[in-house]
Amino acid sequence: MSSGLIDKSYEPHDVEKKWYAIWEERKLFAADEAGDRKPFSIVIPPPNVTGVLHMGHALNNTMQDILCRYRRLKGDNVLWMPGTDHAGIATQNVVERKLASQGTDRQQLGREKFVEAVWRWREESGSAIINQLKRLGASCDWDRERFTMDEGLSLAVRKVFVQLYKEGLIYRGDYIINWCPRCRTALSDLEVDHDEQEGRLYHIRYPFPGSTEGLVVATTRPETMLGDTAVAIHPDDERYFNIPAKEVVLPLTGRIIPVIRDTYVEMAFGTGALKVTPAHDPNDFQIGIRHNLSSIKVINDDGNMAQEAGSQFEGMDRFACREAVVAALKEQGLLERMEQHNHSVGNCYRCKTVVEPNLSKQWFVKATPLAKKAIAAVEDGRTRIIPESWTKTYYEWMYNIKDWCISRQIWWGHQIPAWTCGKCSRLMVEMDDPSTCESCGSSELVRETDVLDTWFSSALWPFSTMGWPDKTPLLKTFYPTSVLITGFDILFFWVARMMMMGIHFMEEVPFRDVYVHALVRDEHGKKMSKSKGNVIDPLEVIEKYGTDAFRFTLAAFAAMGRDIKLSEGRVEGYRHFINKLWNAVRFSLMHITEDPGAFDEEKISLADRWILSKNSLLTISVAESLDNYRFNEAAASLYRFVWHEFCDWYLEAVKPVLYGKKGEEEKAATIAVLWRVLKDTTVLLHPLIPFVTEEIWDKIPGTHDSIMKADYPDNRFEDPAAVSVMETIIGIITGIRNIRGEMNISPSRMLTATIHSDDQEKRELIGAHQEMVRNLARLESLNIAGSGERPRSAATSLVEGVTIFVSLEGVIDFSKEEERLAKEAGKVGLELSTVQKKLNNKGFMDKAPEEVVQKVRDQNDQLQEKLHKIQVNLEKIREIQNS
RNA sequence: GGGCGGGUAGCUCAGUUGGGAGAGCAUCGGCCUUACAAGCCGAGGGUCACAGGUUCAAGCCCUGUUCCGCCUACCA
Repeated sequence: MSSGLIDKSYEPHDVEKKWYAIWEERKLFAADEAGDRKPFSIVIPPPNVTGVLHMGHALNNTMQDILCRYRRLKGDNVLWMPGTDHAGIATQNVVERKLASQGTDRQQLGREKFVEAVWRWREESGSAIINQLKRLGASCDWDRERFTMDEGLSLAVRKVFVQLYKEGLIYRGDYIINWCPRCRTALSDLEVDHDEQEGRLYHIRYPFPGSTEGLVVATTRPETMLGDTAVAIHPDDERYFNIPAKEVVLPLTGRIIPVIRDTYVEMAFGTGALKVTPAHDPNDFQIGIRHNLSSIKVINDDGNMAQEAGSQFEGMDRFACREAVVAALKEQGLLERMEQHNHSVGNCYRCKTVVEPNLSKQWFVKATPLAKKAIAAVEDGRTRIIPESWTKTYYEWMYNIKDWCISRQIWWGHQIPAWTCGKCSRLMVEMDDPSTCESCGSSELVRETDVLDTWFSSALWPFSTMGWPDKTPLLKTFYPTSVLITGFDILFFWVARMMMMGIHFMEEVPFRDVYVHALVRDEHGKKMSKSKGNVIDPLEVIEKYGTDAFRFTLAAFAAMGRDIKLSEGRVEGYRHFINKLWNAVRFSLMHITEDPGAFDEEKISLADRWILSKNSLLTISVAESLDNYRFNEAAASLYRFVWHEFCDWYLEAVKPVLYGKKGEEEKAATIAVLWRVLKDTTVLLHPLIPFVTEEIWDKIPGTHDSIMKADYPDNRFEDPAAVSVMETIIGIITGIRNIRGEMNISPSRMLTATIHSDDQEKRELIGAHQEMVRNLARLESLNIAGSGERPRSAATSLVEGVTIFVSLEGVIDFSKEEERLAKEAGKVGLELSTVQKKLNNKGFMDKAPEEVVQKVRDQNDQLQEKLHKIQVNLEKIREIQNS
């Protein structure tokens, strides 16, 4: 495999498969749990076990992998903790659908059997996403893979629940919560998606007892009126100062309900009279508490009307009931009017069913005290949120945090460790299952059937995965983690809660940095969704273009704080880059046939010095970019270096040397430099494109072991003088090519050029490297002289104070050259005028810093000289044309 | 209602102490130059959304306007 004859184009499939297997087998991803090297740790945002890899995962995990691989090269002891989330509702839904297709359901199965079925399902398909992460190249420490429902994590969950309960930070009570009638469970506020929808605002008259007059209320959900227990008006509302009664008759039920006064009511909205339904509206619930109102539940947990709604409506679907109530009111002449009204409707984030606010007994986390500490941690910089703009969002949410409803009425999840005594109703929350009531000694204990919100266990992820509550070496070495890489969509769901739990239970923040990345969208900036059909499957992309091309694309577009618009075309573009790299290596390895050892600095050429300097700068800039989560910058500078510096200039410049035209000694020196640069660059590229770089590494003579074990290059080589000379040479070559291109002269036609410069040192330097100019500009001869005789018919170009004449006897088109020079003169003239405007500006001359003024002066001199020369050349061309 | 981000070349976007407007793709012209046609060489193209302000100097800082996107909120 180490032969120089490698394939003409890079074929990713086998290479990826081969290396990933080797990496895994050799345990190159393993963290050293007690090592004394500098630790670097990341916990993976655990994907749902039900999940399949989507673009969000791909981006998120590519970034993590880049950092982990980079840190390993830097010599850090890296832990990338992998795992999956049990995703309560989502997973339960998946398995229920499966059961439905088999003609059964969970009720028929019973709780125990159902949970078993979920576990079985998890065994069968739970590793799908893990394998997909491997396709992506993720270098997680797979031997440590965790699952939120496994034994250790379940113990952590229980410990946290019990402790929070005993500390009074978890409580149970009857409150209004978001209820999904389809999932039949409570949801936290975050799990409700709000959708702006067109609806109707119904104005309904509630008559005073024994009168046809009454108060007119406005509502968007008329069916809830059946559960009204009051009408509220603002105490300052003059319209209602002199109402004839303190009560009204609730239509359709005949119930007499009080008229109350509460400042919550918005006078300007509707009629200023608000119907109050404490059992089905969170605000009304609060009003109910303030005024001691009773609550009447008229909608059952299945979304159908309850007995309390009245026999006329009982059993009806809530939306059908809405129509029925409206019809009945119309009939009785109590519907005053109906208007179009846009309002936001809450939907279940898992199944999109309209959420019903519902009164029920649930468990809650008292969030405020926990949030306080989490706010402080960011305020005093123990945790940094990057980009910083997200800190405001974080604070905003934390300051206004509401208690967190954590109980779910499903079966798949961590069952709440609470027992109620059947005799004395005593509630017990314990680490060990109790057998008798601690109060009355009865053994009639009934366990709470609810399970915990999935996010409750995810909130513990950074320490539960490391073995907490035990004091493990892993925790000691790797907690707090170095950075969390996550999408902003779970900033509240997950990040905020990990902050709260981490600080409370570990007395230390869960991560030093939180890097919040954007979303991957389609090429038009639309969110990818199955219903829109604009989803790009990362696995298909990998299949088609290779993992490395895909990863490089993601990195290249991952500018901080900005969404990534992705299309296949972009990935294709970066596949070209991978292929370019591949071919550059292929070419290089035709000449590097064995380990050449260190280069002899005395013997290396200008191009060698230049590329070594550029490579050295690259090493620094890539490190700086990655240290600051600027993935796109790292990708861009690598891309530019490989393609435009290494391939376009260096390889082209050293070809004659490599072909032996300069003698063996110089050839050996250049090969040694080429080898060094190739090795260093491959290492620099590795975090972004791990597979192809490992394959390349394997083929470079003199490399041992995996590239994952290589050291990040730190041998500096800086030669600014060489860089500057090389830039002049490049300028001259470009100038000649420019003329060739503009004049449409075929590359196959060799040209003659003359270079004039008054600077003797410059002439000597150019002279010393004239061969490079001749080769790359395709010249048959090159003359270098002071500004003496100019060639008779020539096109001219000006570069850094030197004039280039390209003799074009027989090929030149003089009118074209005149046009070209005139255009150039125009351009330079324009630049000159803006520079001169500055120099004529007294304010600028007085106040701008000396170095800036000097820079502008130099510019002015150069531009003036340039313009002058262009004009001279123009005159010459005109003379020739006229002669 | 509140908050955040964005408006820079035809497209997608970089542009981090304010000091010569950039890249990739696309377009146009020329090339099978012995690593790569998934390539090479060259060219054209921008009132940096709009209006003010600060400054010697603004794509960048401040104010306002406008358009787009997202998050968030208890006006039924």
